[in-house]
Amino acid sequence: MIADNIVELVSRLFKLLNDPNRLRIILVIGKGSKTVSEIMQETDLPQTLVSFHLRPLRESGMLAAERRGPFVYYRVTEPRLIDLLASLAGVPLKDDEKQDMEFPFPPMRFMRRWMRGGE
Amino acid sequence: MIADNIVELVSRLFKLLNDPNRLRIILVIGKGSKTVSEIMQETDLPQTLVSFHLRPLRESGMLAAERRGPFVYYRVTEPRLIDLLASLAGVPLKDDEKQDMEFPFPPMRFMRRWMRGGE
DNA sequence: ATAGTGCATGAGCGTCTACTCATATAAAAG
DNA sequence: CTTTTATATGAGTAGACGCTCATGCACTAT
Repeated sequence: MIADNIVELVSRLFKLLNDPNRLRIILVIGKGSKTVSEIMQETDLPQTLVSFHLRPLRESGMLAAERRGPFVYYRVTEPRLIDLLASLAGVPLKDDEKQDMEFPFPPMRFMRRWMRGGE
Repeated sequence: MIADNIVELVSRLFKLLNDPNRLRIILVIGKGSKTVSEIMQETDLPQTLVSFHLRPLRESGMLAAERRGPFVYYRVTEPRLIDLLASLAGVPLKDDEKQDMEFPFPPMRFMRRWMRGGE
C-alpha cells in the first residue's frame, strides 16, 4: 500500500546524510564552493577521510566537483538542502548565513526533541 | 564555526530514520494509531523485528506507546513528521491521505535525484 | 625529467547495525 | 492455575560502515 520503492529512496537519502562528518562537510561547503583543502582545514578532518566521504556525496549527485588547476572545487548542487538541514535543526547553521537564511518550511524545532539520548 | 552539537543532533535524527523497515513502520502508523500486530500484518515483518525497531523509535520519543488491554497502540507523536517524509519523497505516501495531505513545505522533489544508484 | 602539491582510490581493520532465535513478561481465557 | 495471545528483551551473528594506511594520479614548478 505504501510504495516500496519510495521507502527505499528516502532511506538512501537519510543514509547519505546520517554521518556527522558528512554533515559537517556539506555544511562547511554551504551555499558556496570549496576545495578539498579548505574543507580539510575547516572541518579538521584528514585529507583521505574528506575524500572518502566526498565520493558517495558526489556519486549520488548531491555534490558537484569541478577541477580548476590543481584544485577541485565542490559545491552543493541544490542549495535548498542547506536550508532544509537548517530547518530540521531549527537554527541557522552558520553565522554568516543568518541574513539570507530562508527556511524552506517552518522550522521543525519539534524534531530536536528526538535528537537527544546517547552520551 | 558550525555548532558541533547541532550536527550530532541532526545526525542522530537521520540515523533513527535511515532504515527502510523503520520508515515502513512509521508510515504504516501514519497519522493514526496501530497495534504491533497490525504493523506486523501491514508491513509483513516478523513480530520480533517490529518490536526491535519500535524500541529506539519509542525511546527517542518519536513514537508513543499506550497499552489497552493486551494490545499496545503506537502513534507518531508529531504527525507533521508524516508530511515531512511525504514532502521529501515528493509524493503522498498513502492513497487515503491524498486529500488531507498538506506539504509542510514545497515538495522537495529535487531530493529524489539523489536517491538513485545501488542495485 | 624531477620534485612537490592537491586529491583519489584500494586494502585492511575494528565497530556498529539489522536481524534472528530463544525466552521472558503481560493480559485474557479456559 | 494453566494455556493462549500479544508484546518485549537479551544473546548471537553476518554484513555494512567509518576510518586509516599506503599508494596512485593530476597538475604545477624547477
